[in-house]
Formats: sequence, structure tokens, C-alpha cells
Amino acid sequence: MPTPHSPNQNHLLAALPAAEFERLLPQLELVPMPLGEALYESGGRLNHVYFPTTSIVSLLYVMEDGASAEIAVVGNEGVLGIALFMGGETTPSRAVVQSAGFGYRLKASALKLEFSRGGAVMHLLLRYTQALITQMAQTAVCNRHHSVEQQLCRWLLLSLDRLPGNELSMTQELMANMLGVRREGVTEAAGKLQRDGLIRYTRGRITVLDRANLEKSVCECYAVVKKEFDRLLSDTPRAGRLSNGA
Amino acid sequence: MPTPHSPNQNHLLAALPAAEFERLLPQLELVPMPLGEALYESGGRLNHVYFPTTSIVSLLYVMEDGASAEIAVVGNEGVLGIALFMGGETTPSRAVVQSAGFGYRLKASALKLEFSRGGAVMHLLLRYTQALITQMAQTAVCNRHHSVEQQLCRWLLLSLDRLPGNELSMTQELMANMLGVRREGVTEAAGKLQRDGLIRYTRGRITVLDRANLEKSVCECYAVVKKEFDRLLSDTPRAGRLSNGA
DNA sequence: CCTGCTATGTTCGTCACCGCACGGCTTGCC
DNA sequence: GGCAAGCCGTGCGGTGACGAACATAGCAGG
Repeated sequence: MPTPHSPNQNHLLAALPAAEFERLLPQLELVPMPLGEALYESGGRLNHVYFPTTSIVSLLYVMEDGASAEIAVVGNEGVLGIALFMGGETTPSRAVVQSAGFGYRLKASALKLEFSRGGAVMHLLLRYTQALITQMAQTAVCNRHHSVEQQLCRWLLLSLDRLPGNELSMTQELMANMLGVRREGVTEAAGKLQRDGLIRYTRGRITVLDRANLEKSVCECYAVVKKEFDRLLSDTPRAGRLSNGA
Repeated sequence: MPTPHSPNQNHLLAALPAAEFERLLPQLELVPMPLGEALYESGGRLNHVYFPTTSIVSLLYVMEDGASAEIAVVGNEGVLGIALFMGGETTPSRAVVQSAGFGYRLKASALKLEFSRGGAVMHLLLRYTQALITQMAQTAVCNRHHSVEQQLCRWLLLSLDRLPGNELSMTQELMANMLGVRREGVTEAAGKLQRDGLIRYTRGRITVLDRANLEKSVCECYAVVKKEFDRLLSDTPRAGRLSNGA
């Protein structure tokens, strides 16, 4: 079946009141988001904000020596380019497509105009930003205290929540870059999860077989973030919360 | 000399245009902020926002097993309680006074009213929030990739930037809690810095002797955060940037 | 079928940090 | 002066992750 694209696939857009949604609709532009594309570079100009629908994007920071670490992940629950309405215009991190798909984009000027009206769009974007802050904070905590295996579980679940189905297309090498660990570390952790029957994977495709037990293996960080997203973004006019949840 | 307290000691307040400042001034309440006081608990209600002047406050997350990690540090350059104007009302982290001093507080309702006017206060608070986001993101990266010694340097410099003088009152035990590492790890790192003549310390008092070389020992994370704070908060009407800078 | 490439699996030595235990030192208090 | 408490130094063994090197396995194209 060919998925019919719709801005409503993005939960933020879907949560807008009808009036605001109608106003933005003609300005939304459907764009493909291929694997590896960099929507923003560190310190670079932001010309659009992006509302992913079927793709996932990682915010990651690349250090001087080339090592990297993921700061947060954004999918159909959110938006990329918060620096535009926060007033900073840019950020020191990159935004890289981690799972290919589509999204809608909006010109920076159009977003700023709508944000400045101070209505539902502004409040929704600010609440989303707070949820994103929680995700970043929890990433910091998780990086400090938890094992590679726990972090891999967290990452898998966060990604899965933002995609349809129970499969994702991703090599261990890329996952290692996201998590900021060695590729071998991912191999070992993923191997263990596979032996325990929680996931199955082959050359760049990962299938989650037993989500319930995956949620038992993950550290508390996942639940904290998920709960906060639900809390901040559930009571919204036209639509619902994060899907695929437990 | 008895320091005369003034709201202008807080850079955010100092950066407000005269009209907004005058409007808030009568509602600002000077409060002492003793060491260890929790301004907010995780998930708790926020009745005020706090503008530190001579104190430093840590945002930290405490895990189920009691382990903790600092997410960000807020001093006279910022404000505590961003969840109020972001719309979430609360956050999953705690705010604990890390260095005793004073600050001004403002009733939640007063802040929200002023924020909703959409003027300079709103824009300033949003830009500050973006700077805070950068600090959190960089903390995540630093936790992933850098040594205890580097992180200690970062922490010392961040704290020093937010205090007058070159001294801070802090035991190694507390620093370990902030950084989310063992106390012994701090002992070792601090011992090395002392042997190298960068700092001197005795039972809960740390003096920075050679700031220039301390900045050479720190990882890139410090500079990234500092630069971003300066960029986002320097072009302000009535006053300046982070002090004590390099 | 062979070749080359990419993804995954495995091993080995090293190191930073952990958890624990204990010992010494300063400071303040009785 | 003597004592207790808090702060700091140090020395174990254990371990999780690192860095590097190398071995296999699926896949694509000629």
C-alpha cells in the first residue's frame, strides 16, 4: 500500500486547532528525507523548520576529534529547528536523518510569524521544547550512569516510538555513532539482546520481537522521557499522543 | 564591605529594557539561598522563579538508586523555573543550591503575565533557555567522552564564571555528587590540579590560582557553552555579558 | 563464479573508573 | 586537652569500555 502523505502524521501539526492548522497548511511543503542527510549543520543558518512524518532525525554533536554523541532524537512527535523561535537562530549541533522517510517543512519566516502571534502554535512549540529538554537531560544522566546495553535498549525504544511498525533500518556502526560508543560495544550488546530473543537483526535491519521484555531491560531513563512527552503533549485539541507506547 | 544587593547583579534582569525592569522591580523579593536548599523538587509545583545574584544553583537529576548527575548550573547569568513559562509547570529534575548566596524571586503568576505580553522579557527568557539547552547538550557529550579531570575543570570554570572572586566553597563529596562520579575520583583529579599549581584547596574551600592554565586543561565543552551564552545573551539593552571570562 | 565491499563477530591487552576499606588530618565542641 | 565529626588521601581487586587488529559472512556486480 502506498502511504498517503498527510501533515497530520506529525503529532505537533495534528495537535493544532483547526484555525492555525488551516493557516499553515498551504505553506507546508512535503520533502523526502534520505538517510544521512544533514538538515542543519553546527552553527549553520536555518532556513526551514522540519516536521518529520515517517522519518527520524538525530540531533548530534560532533567533537573536534571527530567523536560524536547524540543529544536527542526527533520523529513524528516533534519538530526540528527550535532555535528559530527560541531566538538564537542557530545551534552548535547537527541534525542528521537517521531513518529515511518524509516530512513537511515550513519557511523560517512563516514559522516565526505564526509563533509571534502568541497563540496555540507558540504554546505547543514551547511545550514540545520542554519535552525535548527533558530528553537531553536524561541523555546526560544515561551517558553518565548506564551500560551500553541499557542505552541501546533506550535508543531502540525511542526510535520505535517514532516509527510505524517494529522494524528499523540501521547498521551497528551508525548506532555506535549515535550512542557515542564503539561499534564492537554495540555488536556485543545487540548480540545479547538477540540471544535473549528480544530482537533480531541482519545487515542493517533490526526487528523488535519482544517489546515487553525490551522495556524490562531498559533503564529508567526511557520511561522518564516518555512520560514527560505524554504529559506535555497529550492534552491537545485535535489529536493524540505518542503511539506504539506501553 | 557589605555587598549592597541589587537585582542588577543578575544579568538577565540587568539586560531588561527600563520599562520592563521598572514593572518587575516592585515584585522582586530578595531571598537568601543557603547551601543545600532545594528550590524545586522533581515533579513538584513551582511557585516562584528565582534570579540568583550571588548564589549558584545546580539542576540535577536523582535516579531511583540514589545516584545523581548534574544537568546544568545556573547562577547570576540566568533564572530557575523555566518550566513555568515553557508551559510544563514542572520538570523531572531538582534544583539545589550549590553555593550559598542571595537571589531575587518573582511569583509564578507575575512572571507568566509578563511573559505573555510577548515583549523583551519573553525574548530574553527564550534566548536564555536556548543557552541552557546548549549547556545540557554539552553536559551529555562531556559525560560520554571526557575524563573526570576534564569534567572537573569544566565544572570549576562554569562555577567561577557565575561567582565573584576566584574562590568557591565546596567539598569534594558534593562535587562528586554533581559530576556523578566517586568522591575518590574527585580527590585524585583535584590533587593533580593542585600539584600542577592550578588550584589550591582545603577542607571545602577551593581557590583557583591559575585560570589561564585551567582553561588549557579543560575540554572543548566549556568553551562551546560559554561562547553560546555570550552569543545569545550579549546584545542586550542595559547591560553586559558573563563576567570573569577569558 | 569470482571479486570486492560492507556488515558483523571475536580476541587481546590496556586503562579509567568503580566499590570498598581504612588511615590520617583538620576543625569545632565539650 | 580530649573527643567526635567531617573531610581528604590511599591502596586494594574488579570490570566495563576502549583501541587495534583480524576473521567471517552476506550481498552486488561483472
